Amino acid sequence: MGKYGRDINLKPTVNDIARVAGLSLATVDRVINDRPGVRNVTIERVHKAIKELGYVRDTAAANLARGRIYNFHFLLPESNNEFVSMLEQQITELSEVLTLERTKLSFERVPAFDPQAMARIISKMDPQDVDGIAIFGPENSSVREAIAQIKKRGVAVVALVSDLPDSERDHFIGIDNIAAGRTAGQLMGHFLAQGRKKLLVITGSMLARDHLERRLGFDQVMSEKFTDIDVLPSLEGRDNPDLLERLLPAAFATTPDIAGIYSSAAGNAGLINFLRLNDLDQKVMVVGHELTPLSRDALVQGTFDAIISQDTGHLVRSTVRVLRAKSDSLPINISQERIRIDVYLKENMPPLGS
Amino acid sequence: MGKYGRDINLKPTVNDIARVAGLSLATVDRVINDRPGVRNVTIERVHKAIKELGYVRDTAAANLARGRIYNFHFLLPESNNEFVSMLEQQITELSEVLTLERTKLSFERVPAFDPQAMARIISKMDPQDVDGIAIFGPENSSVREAIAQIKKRGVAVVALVSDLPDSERDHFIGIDNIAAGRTAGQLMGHFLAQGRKKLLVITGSMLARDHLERRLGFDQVMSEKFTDIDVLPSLEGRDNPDLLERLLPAAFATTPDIAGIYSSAAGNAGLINFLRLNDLDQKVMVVGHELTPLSRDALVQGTFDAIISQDTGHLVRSTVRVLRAKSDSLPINISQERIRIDVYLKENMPPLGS
DNA sequence: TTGTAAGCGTTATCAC
DNA sequence: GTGATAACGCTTACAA
Repeated sequence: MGKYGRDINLKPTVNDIARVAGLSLATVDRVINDRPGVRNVTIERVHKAIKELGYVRDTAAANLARGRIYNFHFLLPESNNEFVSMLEQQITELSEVLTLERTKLSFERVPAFDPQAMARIISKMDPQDVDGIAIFGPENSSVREAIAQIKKRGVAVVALVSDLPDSERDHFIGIDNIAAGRTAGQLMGHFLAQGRKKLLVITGSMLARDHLERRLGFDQVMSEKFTDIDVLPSLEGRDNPDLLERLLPAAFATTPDIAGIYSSAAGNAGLINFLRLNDLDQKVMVVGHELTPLSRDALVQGTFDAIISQDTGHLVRSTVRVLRAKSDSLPINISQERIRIDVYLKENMPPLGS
Repeated sequence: MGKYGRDINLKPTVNDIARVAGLSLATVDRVINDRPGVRNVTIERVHKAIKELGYVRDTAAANLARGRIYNFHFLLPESNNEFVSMLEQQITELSEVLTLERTKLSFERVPAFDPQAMARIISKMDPQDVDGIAIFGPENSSVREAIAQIKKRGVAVVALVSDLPDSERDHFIGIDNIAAGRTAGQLMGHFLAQGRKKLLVITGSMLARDHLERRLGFDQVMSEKFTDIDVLPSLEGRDNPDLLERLLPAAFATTPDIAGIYSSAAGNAGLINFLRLNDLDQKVMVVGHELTPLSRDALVQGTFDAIISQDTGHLVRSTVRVLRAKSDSLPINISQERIRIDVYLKENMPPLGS
């Protein structure tokens, strides 16, 4: 016996189960895969043998035999948005690697902040074509209904980035956005030196749950710990850089002494342009969301001071693992699937191609 | 054809190669696995077919046929250290999941800060028993030599947490410690309000590369951007809580007005005890390393203000993926294997069991 | 309702 | 040097 245990007691196989239960492979397989046409007594016998031997099915072998191919489809918001583009890129990249693992990934853009459109698209999908979908978008009753329907037809569903908590989605893959908002608040509070300061919050859409939650968390911390900071009414930029760039001058005209900005949604391009054009980029403390090429640059230049982020690679890989597990009714490793709230300063930014 | 591409053109298999090359499966297999006893002309023919068809071997099927079991062994420092315990726990947990994937994990403790002992232990290992090892410890010529030897005998080697850059290790799995130190510096600088402040740095051992690098990065940022902060000579705690608790009173006796502490190594228990016993825990700004049960609590209580961390689950999973890839001479996905420098405030701390 | 046997893509043991 | 052929653990026609 090797010191590091090279020779372990082999795990039992379907053959062992068949032998112990005194049945054929086919019957064992029927039971294992809940296929019809087996007497209850027989089912029991198989289950007993499985328990006794501690059998766990070898998924790799099973998939090999089936020639199974997983088809997963992402529904992403149709907005001019670096974060979403990064998701797309990760999907495309991962897709190549995954062909080896019999997994196909695809995506499509869905009108942003438009639950009706989302519901329509979900409803039109053919369960023959997809084993699982990942939905990044707002929730309403139509969306809930569409999800319930497609789930009933055997398609696994996860909510991506923004949760759909009242739907029947199998899982949510994304960060705790309240905590993310709280983190932004804590950083902002610490970064702004003592004294009465004014703070602007930029949000995306009041329809987007993730935006709402961030705002909520941020306000919690502000009112709990940093009562000397004035939080101004928020600016709703709809993740649209141009709109944002048009809205900002008015905000600064009304309140010229804004000391900090929490940019809680997308559309950073507009904000960065505005700050640089008006020579405010080194004066205002800015905390933003999502590490993208633009925000990276802003961090390096000192236009941004911190970025709260979530790893798009992790989001996509996690989606695939979870959808696969759900399609096979297998358990998931929660700790591996938990998406971290990343905090980036200029110093700990990971290198670009990552 | 399904809308989401259910039917893709199947990937070529060894059978296709054999057919195209006009050879048998056995010969193709010999070539693919560099086994001897094939004429050069034949080898060429096979390679040509592989190129033409774009063949990529199905690892799952290969492992199934081989009945291969991967054996990976971790060498961890023998010190009273929560971080190392967390690594052990992750190894143990992952090990269970991985038996399904024909992978056995084991670990042993090696005297800390003792490269000779490490070299001895590596040299004594039997390549029959292990396919790969992960080394967490300091480097010296004996260690380098031991690594070179064991690699020559076909064992994959990765450096874990602390790099062994001049050795022949296949890969380093851990964070960029210079950047981690810089991050700590940046946070500390921002958190300490303006004015001449005194700052204490606690290090582990000057032998440990990771500790040295963090100190280096921290000092870089301090001298570049926060010149009004006085960085005191560092305290070498050797990752030993008791030693640290004995050293701290003297440091505070000499310099009572210490405003910040950067605890760059392990042994936080001693620091926390000292601060609480002396009523300093809410007064001194503390940045520490590694999210552990103790440091989590310190963060919640406000004894610590920020923690720089690396995810132990990610470290262990990444080690396994990389060792597997290296044993099979397969490529790795660099971006998935890059370990993030996590920054935790009280607000974005992940829930405990993660 | 149950069993037999072929096959998934790869490796390994024989022969020739 | 090369080629049949069985085997890995599981699924699935097709028979019985």
